[in-house]
Amino acid sequence: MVNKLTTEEKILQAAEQEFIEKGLAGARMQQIADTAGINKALLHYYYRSKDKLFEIVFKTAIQNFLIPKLIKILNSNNNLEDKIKQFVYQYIAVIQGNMHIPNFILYELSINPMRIQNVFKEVNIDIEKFKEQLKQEISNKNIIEISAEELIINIISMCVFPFVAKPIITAVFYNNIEDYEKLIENRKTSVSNFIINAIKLK
Amino acid sequence: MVNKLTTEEKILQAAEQEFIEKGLAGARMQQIADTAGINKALLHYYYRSKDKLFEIVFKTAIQNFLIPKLIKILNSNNNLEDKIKQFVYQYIAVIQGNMHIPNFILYELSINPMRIQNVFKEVNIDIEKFKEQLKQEISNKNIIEISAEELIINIISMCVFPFVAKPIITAVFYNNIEDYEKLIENRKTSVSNFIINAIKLK
DNA sequence: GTCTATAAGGTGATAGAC
DNA sequence: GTCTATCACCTTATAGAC
Repeated sequence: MVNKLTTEEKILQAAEQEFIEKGLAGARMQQIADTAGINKALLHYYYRSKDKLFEIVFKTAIQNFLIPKLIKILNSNNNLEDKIKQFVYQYIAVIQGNMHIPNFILYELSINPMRIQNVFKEVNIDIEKFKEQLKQEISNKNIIEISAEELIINIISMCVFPFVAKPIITAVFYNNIEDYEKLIENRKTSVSNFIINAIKLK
Repeated sequence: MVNKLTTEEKILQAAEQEFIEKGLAGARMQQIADTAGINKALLHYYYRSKDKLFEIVFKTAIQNFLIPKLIKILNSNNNLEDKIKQFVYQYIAVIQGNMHIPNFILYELSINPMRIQNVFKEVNIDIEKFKEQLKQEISNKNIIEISAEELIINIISMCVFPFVAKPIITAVFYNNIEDYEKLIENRKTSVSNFIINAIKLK
């Protein structure tokens, strides 16, 4: 198979892989060059410094993982149950295809929380419509009293954490990858059932 | 105030701080020496190498955070509701006093998942009693059908994730630390209510 | 645009005096 | 046990030829 990517793109792909695997401090420019099949000097020719290269990789990662489909689902015209089901299914499915990204983002943010400012200047997260819907359901006595923020945090916690804690979960509960993968697959639906039951008013 | 710690202990404290703050790859032996108020050569005199020192810090961190009070609570003689309430409250309170440890553990395990083997060889996590209790509650039609593993994962997800994602939560929802801290404080009780409602059979 | 060679500074680790 | 001095290596980054 012929590689049709430009040098610039090859570098970016290699950098993504290296940074996500080793983190900013652990990543090596030499390794990125090797993976991209080029020479170390070219990295600097295209991206000036390790930090600049990292920032591009990081920004892309965080934008893909926090913003896109999720807000759309929350602000759609569906009923609350369907939203939760869609949100959970989509989110887990996306992370399933990029297992190591959450840890990467969360860790680099914990090392340097200021990084998040660079991302959120350009993005605005509007959950007003979802908030309205939730208020309505609460005043209709359909669900328990809960803030949109707290509900979203609970949902995302249950979606993301099992990926972040993969080595622990595997070691403590299963000792084999297959059962872990079954767990994740199962959670695409079980988590939404859990949440829907949690907010239902009895 | 006089420092009564031995040199060995001072090094360990300084190492803990540096490794948790910067990770293995980002930590610097020079910084550890400075914080401990001693000289770089002494680090090697007491702990031979950076890796040896890291392993001790890491092992201590993970043992304090996964095993101790938690299993005791799960296998106590309390009823299920009280167990969940205690577990959530205790767990969040413990992490509150060591905010950066979960991220540290989860990240270093994601970089090198083999590390977990060194810890779990020496510890056995027995949740049989809790499993029995859960089965009983299910067959009594008191709660929904759910495995102990999945319930525990959901609980821990909601306890731990808000700490791991602190910079994101603060930036997206609040933009100030005070509201974030209120959220955490509030979750000591709100999370257990959420979970108890989630497993209740209607 | 791409390469080789090399600079410039840092890093973990050790030797050896006290 | 604790220090200073230093080694050997690695890492980012740049200079300069092609």
